[in-house]
Amino acid sequence: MSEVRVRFAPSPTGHLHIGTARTALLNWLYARKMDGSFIVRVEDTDLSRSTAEFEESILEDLAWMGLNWDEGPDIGGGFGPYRQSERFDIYRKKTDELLETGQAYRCYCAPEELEERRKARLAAGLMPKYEGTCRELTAEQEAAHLAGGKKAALRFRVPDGTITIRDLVRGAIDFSSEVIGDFIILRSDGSPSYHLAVVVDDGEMKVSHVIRGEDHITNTAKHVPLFRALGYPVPEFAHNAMILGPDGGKLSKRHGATSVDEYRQRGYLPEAINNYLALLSWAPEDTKEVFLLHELAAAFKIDRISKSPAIFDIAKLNWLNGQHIRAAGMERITNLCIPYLRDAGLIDEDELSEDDFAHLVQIIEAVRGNLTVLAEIPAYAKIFLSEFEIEPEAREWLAEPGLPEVLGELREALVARGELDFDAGKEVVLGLREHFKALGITGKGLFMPVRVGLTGSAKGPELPYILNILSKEEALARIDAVVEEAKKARQ
RNA sequence: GGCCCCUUCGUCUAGCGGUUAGGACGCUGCCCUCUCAAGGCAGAGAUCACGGGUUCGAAUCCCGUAGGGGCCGCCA
Repeated sequence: MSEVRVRFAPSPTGHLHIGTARTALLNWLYARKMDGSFIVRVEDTDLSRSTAEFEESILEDLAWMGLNWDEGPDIGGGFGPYRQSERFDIYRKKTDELLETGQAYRCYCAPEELEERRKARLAAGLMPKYEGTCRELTAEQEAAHLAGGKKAALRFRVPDGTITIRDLVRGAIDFSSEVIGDFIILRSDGSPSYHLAVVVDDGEMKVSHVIRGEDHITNTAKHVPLFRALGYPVPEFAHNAMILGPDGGKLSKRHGATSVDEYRQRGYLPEAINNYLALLSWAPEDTKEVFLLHELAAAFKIDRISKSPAIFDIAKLNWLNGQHIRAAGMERITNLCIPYLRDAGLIDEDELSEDDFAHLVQIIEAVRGNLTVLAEIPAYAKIFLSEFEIEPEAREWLAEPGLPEVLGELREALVARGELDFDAGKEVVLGLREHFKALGITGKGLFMPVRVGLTGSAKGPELPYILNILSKEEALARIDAVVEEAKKARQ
């Protein structure tokens, strides 16, 4: 049983896309499940579009998702370098070999010429593949091209016959070599093409399984003969289906966020993203839906990757995010909420004291059940952190007949006690119920005045939470303000 | 245009020859309850894309058709 080695090979030409992240996740899950290696390899052969910033951003998002790698451009490994731009000499050596053995040949066709012929073929209803113009050039013809100062690109001579690719999720898929034109492996400027770089690297890095999007199925038909020509064992392949937008089309900007960092900024937890992406591409054997990353890895089966494209459903992601927000540790959630509270001006820019933090934990614990995304936290935490005010929707309760008595009694109960905790808050609430039962003040008539008296809002967490969070001083001040307001409202 | 892939509730899916076609999100209702959520329970929602076969029996196997998607670059 040979070691499982899988790789994630992003092109640093943009931020980590949600679909790319999904492919990364699938590879990572398989590596961890099989106790293999997860390799990150940067595919930056397109020097003009690749940037160091994007590479860094992608790695950062990957790390945020918790998809740690065993080998990669930043940490190295036994098969480096892990940036294709640093491997050009390896590709060159390999193409020399192919050229020597006649498995590759020089092509002198100009790009414009090629483009023209491609269009012509398309217009004529033919397959727009390379026609093989330079496939059988004589020594004289080559010499003539060279004499004319033409730079050559290198093409792979695709062997005739049927190419069968084995796909772990779809089974065997046959292609006729007829439909695959000889493709470029080395550009005329000497840089490798994607096809060459991928195959050489997967071969050199001893990649055992290639898990990637189904948009690569036809590429795989090109890669398999190239693996053979280069003398590498052919890895196993698994192609996962695409992620679609709500309209069934390609997932794009107009459907909302498409990059991982956008989701992070909106307050999605990495475990929710991972959980959702996994469920979108693969099905566990039981009916469990909420998974942590390590649970996903344990349950993952490559042959249960789904074959059909899936529509990205933000509602389910939201639900999962809520689930994970509720399940996560309080301190962590609190820390993650702090930036949103800062941006909303609800807490100071300065470092929080330990007491401030403990206070925040109480607040967030009380309201996190309402959250879909962390970014919503200011709306719920506001009643505890901003200057006290009575919300318009709460004002109708000022006219509640029992309000003055209820708040009077509440005030007394608070004064009679020290600082409250949750349980003491509960006792106070129970005490009020007991006290007003005889007076016929119950239910909403009793507790809505309490709620409005303490928070100025008609909605919010359960009363004991509120009593726990508010200092006695603050609670009394609020009660007095509401009683005052109620008096005015009655005049 | 050619080649390739895909097709079960609105959405994600289970199913791998005999099931009342199961689960989840969303939706509706009820319960809990001082409110909003959360949570619990219940319900609506799928002629298994369509048409032919094979079979005693097909969502499941085979062949067509349709629809959707992908690829056919000196992008990756």
